[in-house]
Amino acid sequence: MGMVRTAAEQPPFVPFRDHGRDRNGKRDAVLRTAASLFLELGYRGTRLDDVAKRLKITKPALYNYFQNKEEILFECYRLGIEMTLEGLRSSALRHGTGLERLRVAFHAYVIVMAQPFGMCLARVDDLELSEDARARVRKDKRKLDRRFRGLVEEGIRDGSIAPCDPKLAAFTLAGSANWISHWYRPEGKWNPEALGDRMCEQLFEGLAARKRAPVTPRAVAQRVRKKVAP
Amino acid sequence: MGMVRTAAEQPPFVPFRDHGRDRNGKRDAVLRTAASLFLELGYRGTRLDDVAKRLKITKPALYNYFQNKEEILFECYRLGIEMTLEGLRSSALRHGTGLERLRVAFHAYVIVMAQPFGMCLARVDDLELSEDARARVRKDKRKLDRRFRGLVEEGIRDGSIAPCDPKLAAFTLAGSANWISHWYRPEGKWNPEALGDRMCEQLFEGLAARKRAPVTPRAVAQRVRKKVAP
Amino acid sequence: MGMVRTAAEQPPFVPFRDHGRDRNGKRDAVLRTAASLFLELGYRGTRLDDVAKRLKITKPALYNYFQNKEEILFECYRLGIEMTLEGLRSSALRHGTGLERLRVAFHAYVIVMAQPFGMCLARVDDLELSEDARARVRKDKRKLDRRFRGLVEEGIRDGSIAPCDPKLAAFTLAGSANWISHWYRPEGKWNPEALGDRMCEQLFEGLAARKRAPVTPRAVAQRVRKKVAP
Amino acid sequence: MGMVRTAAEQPPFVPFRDHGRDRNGKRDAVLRTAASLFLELGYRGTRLDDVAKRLKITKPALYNYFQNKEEILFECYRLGIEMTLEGLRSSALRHGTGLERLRVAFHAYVIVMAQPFGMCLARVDDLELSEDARARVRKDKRKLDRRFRGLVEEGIRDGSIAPCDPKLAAFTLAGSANWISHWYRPEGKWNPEALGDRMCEQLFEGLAARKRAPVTPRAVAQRVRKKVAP
DNA sequence: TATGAATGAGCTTTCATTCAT
DNA sequence: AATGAATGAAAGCTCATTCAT
Repeated sequence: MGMVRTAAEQPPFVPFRDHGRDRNGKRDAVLRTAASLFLELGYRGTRLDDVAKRLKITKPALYNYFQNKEEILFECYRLGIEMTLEGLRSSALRHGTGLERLRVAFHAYVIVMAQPFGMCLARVDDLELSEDARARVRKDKRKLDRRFRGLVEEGIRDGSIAPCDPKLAAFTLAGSANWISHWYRPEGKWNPEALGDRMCEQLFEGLAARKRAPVTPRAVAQRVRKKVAP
Repeated sequence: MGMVRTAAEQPPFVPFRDHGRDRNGKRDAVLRTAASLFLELGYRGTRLDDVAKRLKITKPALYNYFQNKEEILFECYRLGIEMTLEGLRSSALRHGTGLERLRVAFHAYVIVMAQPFGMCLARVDDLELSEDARARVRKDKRKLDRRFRGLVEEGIRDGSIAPCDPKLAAFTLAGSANWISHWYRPEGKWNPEALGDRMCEQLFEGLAARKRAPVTPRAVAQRVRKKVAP
Repeated sequence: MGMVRTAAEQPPFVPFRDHGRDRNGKRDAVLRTAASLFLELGYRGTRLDDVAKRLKITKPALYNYFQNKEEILFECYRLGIEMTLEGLRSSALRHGTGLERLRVAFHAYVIVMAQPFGMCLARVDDLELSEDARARVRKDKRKLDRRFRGLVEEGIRDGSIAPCDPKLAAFTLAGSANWISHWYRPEGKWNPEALGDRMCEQLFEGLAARKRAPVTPRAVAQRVRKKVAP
Repeated sequence: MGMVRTAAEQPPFVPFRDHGRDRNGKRDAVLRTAASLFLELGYRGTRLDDVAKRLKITKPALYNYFQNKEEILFECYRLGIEMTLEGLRSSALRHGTGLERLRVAFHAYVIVMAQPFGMCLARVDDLELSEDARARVRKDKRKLDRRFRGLVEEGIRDGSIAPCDPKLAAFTLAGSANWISHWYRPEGKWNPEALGDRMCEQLFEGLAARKRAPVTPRAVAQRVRKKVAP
């Protein structure tokens, strides 16, 4: 409570020039603008002029903050990855079944995927990166993937998840979330939190109508709390 | 039986020059080669020279079959869409609950999404198209989307699907399938049919372990057959 | 006599487009034009647009013949080096003192240095090349240098050249010839052959007035002929 | 002998910031650093950032001392020319044959050409300068050239130099000296003085072995002194 | 129908120079 | 006097597309 900022909250937009001498602030402004444009126009379709124009600066000014266009994309990826890791970390359950832990993790993932840097990660093809940078990004992506796969395996072992191919299961889940970038509009009726709730319901409780206690993250958290400190 | 070719069967590869005077055959060869390259290198990353080289012809020769690069992509999309529609059509249940019909439709969709043209549809950003062509493609994509949404609504109405937001439900399903293009390798252990089976299980029966009769398309089809013509 | 073409004869200028389908002819035309411009404007000062304009083609057309600007320079160097080697080869004496052999070699060198590709070699700084290409060019330059140094050493051994530092001696000679690119005008009163004669006189007989039989290449050749086949 | 500083002595290097309020000292530091870099990287290849970095200041600070990059080069040239003129002046013989006077002048010239500003003069193409500045530099260069040419003519007149084209003779000599900038390394075994001695021997006494009293500058100076004041 | 060659339009990147502090 | 940041003006290179044959 208080000043905790969740991944779902986005810092307010501040025009580039209003950052004054705040180099990092300006760098961030570039990244946010670029990320939006990458999503609107695609990476190749976004010219550095577009980025500059939207920031009301000139193209070469961008080179004060980044070595080249590729680095801008790379940093967008990096932020997306960091946000995801942070989301997973801060929401990770200490206890609970594999299924429960997977669900909470997925919920956190959805929230990141409904924000620009996460969207870039899911939507901008990393083929655009150089061999080298691509390798680094893919390594991180695999790490994330293994995380989900691990939770599936855990669930299978503890009997909370039905036997299945963990790789396929993880891809199927991730796909649902990654696709958000193709249709989600922040101005729309869904906020990232609610989006995560609904998608969890669908994916974890199934589409089919049934009678069962819901397994929302909140419920899970409650149940866990009881378990930990009764 | 007989000469029916399912979406899962791919016609064998025939080198460009072996098509002789078969204009359509040559056109197809271009499209298949282009689709592969778009997936390997991205649309912008694929030069017409790359396409030509792989076909063992020269770049301007491509212009005998297509107006321009965009048309090649457009046709890839079109084929993907057609395959999808054909898949939906040929597998559509005449009867059954919304849930069952949705499941069968999704199964067909997965199979298309595990093939080059379907992958292009899901993975190559339609931002690459001109305003005009994009509008047409998006119209078709929306049509597909509405199809799935309609089946969800049908399921909700008939009580087979738990109340939910049909749009979100459809996107969540589609996302899982669309993502296939990012990780599926035809040489791998999954064939499209099996892939569809497993993904249906996961998405329709849920991840959670439980005791229930499976709802494979085959079982559904059987059940339906009984219902229709007893 | 006959059809022998000495290094001093330059093939006539043929406009780029008149080469028709003669790819090599066009490539040569590019090189010759580029070499002239490099000498007029410097390498960095020469824009590809300048080269193209003088050839009455457009800039990207150059890329049909060369990978990039650097390759154009590299090829100029290469031609300069080849001409030099060819000059040395075809004028090399089989017999004679080291001094005589050195003189004939230097004469040949001067002739090349009075022509565009030779001038490029001497005047355009190889710092403009990439690490890699530079290494190759420098290797060749060192080879040439060693050739001259070797002749000096030979002369010292056979007593025809006064004891001295062969490296310094070779550089001093080469410097005189290399500097030609800074002042020589083909339209002027000197032709390369005469230039070589006069420079040989000065450098080999000394500036000081004296009474001595001249040691022109022609005289040397005569003397040698007598020696070989009397 | 007091405070006479010969061209061969270089003032010690003092870091930029240690010059305190000594504007001229700072200006000199810039010029010396720039000259070195021009020789290492070429004029175009040297960015003002490189110069600034080596001086441990920032790029715009350079503009406190020079109008622009071109002025830096221009000043390097100017210093090279001044050093040459000073060298010629301070070593000029009042008496002696043209050959002797030429030799002494050339010796002085070599010494300057073995130092950074002289090297710049010989090696950095004055094409880099604007029309205007170039005209001024070329005027000075021509003046130097005429000086040498005049000495040759004098020698021809007084019979000490064999009849020849004075322009060509001067260029041949100058070329040898100018080329020093392409191979000379101050750390190597030659110091400028010795270099001048050896090059004079070679160029004035000829390469050919012979029996004759050497004509080193020292010997010349002695001989001249006798002639002048007995 | 196919090709070699050419072109137009564009984009990233570089860098000397200037501005505000 | 010095700096961080910004800018204007290129210049090299790419590539879809067209042309002449």
